Amino acid sequence: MPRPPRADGARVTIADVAARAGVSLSTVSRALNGNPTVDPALAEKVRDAATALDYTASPVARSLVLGRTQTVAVVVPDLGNPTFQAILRGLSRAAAADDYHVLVADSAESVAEERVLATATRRRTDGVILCSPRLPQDELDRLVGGLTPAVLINRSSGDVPSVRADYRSALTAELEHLYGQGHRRIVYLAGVARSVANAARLEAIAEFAAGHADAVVTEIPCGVDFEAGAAAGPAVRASGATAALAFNDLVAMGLLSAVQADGCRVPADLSIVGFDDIPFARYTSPPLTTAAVPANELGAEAWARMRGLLEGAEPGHPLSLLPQLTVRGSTGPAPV
Amino acid sequence: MPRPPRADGARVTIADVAARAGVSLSTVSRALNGNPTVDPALAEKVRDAATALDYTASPVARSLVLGRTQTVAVVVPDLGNPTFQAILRGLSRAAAADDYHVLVADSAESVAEERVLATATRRRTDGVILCSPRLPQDELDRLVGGLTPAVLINRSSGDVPSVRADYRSALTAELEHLYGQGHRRIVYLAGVARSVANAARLEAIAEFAAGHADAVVTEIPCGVDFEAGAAAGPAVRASGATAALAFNDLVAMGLLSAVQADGCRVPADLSIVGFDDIPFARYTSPPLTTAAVPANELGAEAWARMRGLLEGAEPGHPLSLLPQLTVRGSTGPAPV
DNA sequence: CTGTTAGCGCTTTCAG
DNA sequence: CTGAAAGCGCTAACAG
Repeated sequence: MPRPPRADGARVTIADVAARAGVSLSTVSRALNGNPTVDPALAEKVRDAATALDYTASPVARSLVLGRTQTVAVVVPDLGNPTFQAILRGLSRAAAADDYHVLVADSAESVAEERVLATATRRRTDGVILCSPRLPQDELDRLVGGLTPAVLINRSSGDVPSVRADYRSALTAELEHLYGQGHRRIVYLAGVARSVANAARLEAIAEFAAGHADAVVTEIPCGVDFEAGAAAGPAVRASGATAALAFNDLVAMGLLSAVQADGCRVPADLSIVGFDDIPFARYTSPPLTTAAVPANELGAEAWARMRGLLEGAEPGHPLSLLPQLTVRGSTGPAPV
Repeated sequence: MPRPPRADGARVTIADVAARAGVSLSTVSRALNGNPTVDPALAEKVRDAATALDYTASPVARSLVLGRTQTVAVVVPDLGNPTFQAILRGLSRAAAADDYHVLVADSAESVAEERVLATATRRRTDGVILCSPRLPQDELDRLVGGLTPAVLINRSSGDVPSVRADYRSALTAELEHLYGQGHRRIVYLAGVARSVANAARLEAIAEFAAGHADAVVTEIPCGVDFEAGAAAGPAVRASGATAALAFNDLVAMGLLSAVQADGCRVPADLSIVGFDDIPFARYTSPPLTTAAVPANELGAEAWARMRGLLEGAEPGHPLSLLPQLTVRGSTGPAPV
């Protein structure tokens, strides 16, 4: 079996440059890496030869010898989710600015895949960033132990650096907004029950309920997408609530669409609040009141943490970004 | 529970496995790669040792010796664009199914970045897939020459495999749909003027105009996002057209939002047509008539082409997927 | 069937 | 300041 052709074709190697410049391999390496202990004249010659030959050092060979790939892995549950897309975008651009590459992996919302991808991609990169991992806490703790360096987005584990959106405070702000508008019967369309994001929201609700005896917040099991929100329409109407708090914007939009098709006026009959502020939230009619999660910054900050680890910095404190309550047309005074 | 070996310094190497199994390095390599010329008993011993040590071969070292990284690069103009996200998702999942990894790079719509990223990522991968590159044709031709293997999405160059959405036919279908509804004055909100996607649409318009002497299609320079669409609102109203054809769904949604805010009824006063069928197109009100570009499939097909090249197959014919005209509520009969 | 021996392309001691 | 030589961790000829 003949060896497969070299992936990068008839690459010019450092030896070619050395030959053309009439120096040794080491000198080429030093010159091209800006090592100051090289005679300026020789360095010049080397650079000329490299340019003439259109030479660039093989990243793979460098990775092997340096033990550094100049690449980080990002594992997301679903590349189709607008929030993760924004995080990836912010992360990717920030990493690129530091001359780092990004390997993406989509776990398709599968916990098993998540585990496998994290360890597999870690081996070919310098670190991995887990975006909203779905793993249960104990498994996550065990996993990140073998991933060092790792950064978590929207989760935490031991002293692993993490950046997150403060779901709890943001939901509190939404609840206060509704309460201020006179709403006393509110439904919460819950996301994946055992998700961390959902737990944070439930905490906020419990706290709110404790502080507002005249308000009642009931929970309706739901999902995380349009269809789930639309399907919850009848239950929301039947509940008699004057306001609905959706797990995210997708759910809110599904609900909005379903109840309007059913003759319900928003916000006159029902106020609806989303979460995330995906790009389309402002284009529904009425535009969606929501909590704007700074996804791009979350991504950029995640990279900043990773870079820190790569440079040997201490993990540092978890960063928490507060989503901004963004009031638009889907909320209004409670009907009398 | 023993801690797994550190991902860091003290990596388990093939020598450790060889020592533990009491065989040579080559035997370990052969056994672990499923080489059938290994004594089953020995192979078993090797596998046990590997498992005990939690050993996995270093991908970087393998890449160097095999000349294959098991990774492909994908360069997109903007990770924030829903269409590219969908393409990336389809591509990433298809590649993962074949045990390949994906390195993403966001060129931020910059032609210069595009060129740099393509060559840079190519060096650390087995091939690159350029998604809707913005480079002018001659530069693209020059670039892909040094990228082999490469696959193009929505562009073509020589015999480089390419997959694309047939923008032209799809736009023709949209125009015919509007014409059939009685529209005779139509405006086209153009995207980036020198883009190939825009050129394809202009061709369709020219052809349509030639075949329908009683219809007039005028072009309004616009952009590619919400804001651009919204900003074009006044110009569209002023044009006196009864139907607007947007460069893409984002533009259509921006326009929809702007003209409605201005008291214009859609589709009674103005019909609006988008392009792409991004996930939210069906949730505007009224829902958007558009041409559904099969972005996930485009991504999956692009991977299929790349895999073919990697396996030494011939480039094959360019693949063209026809976007499906999807009629929803934003279009209706022309006002009388 | 198995071990020994060259490298893959590069960086980095270690001597001169 | 420069070159020779030793690997980084792995695979694949090439003998046994």
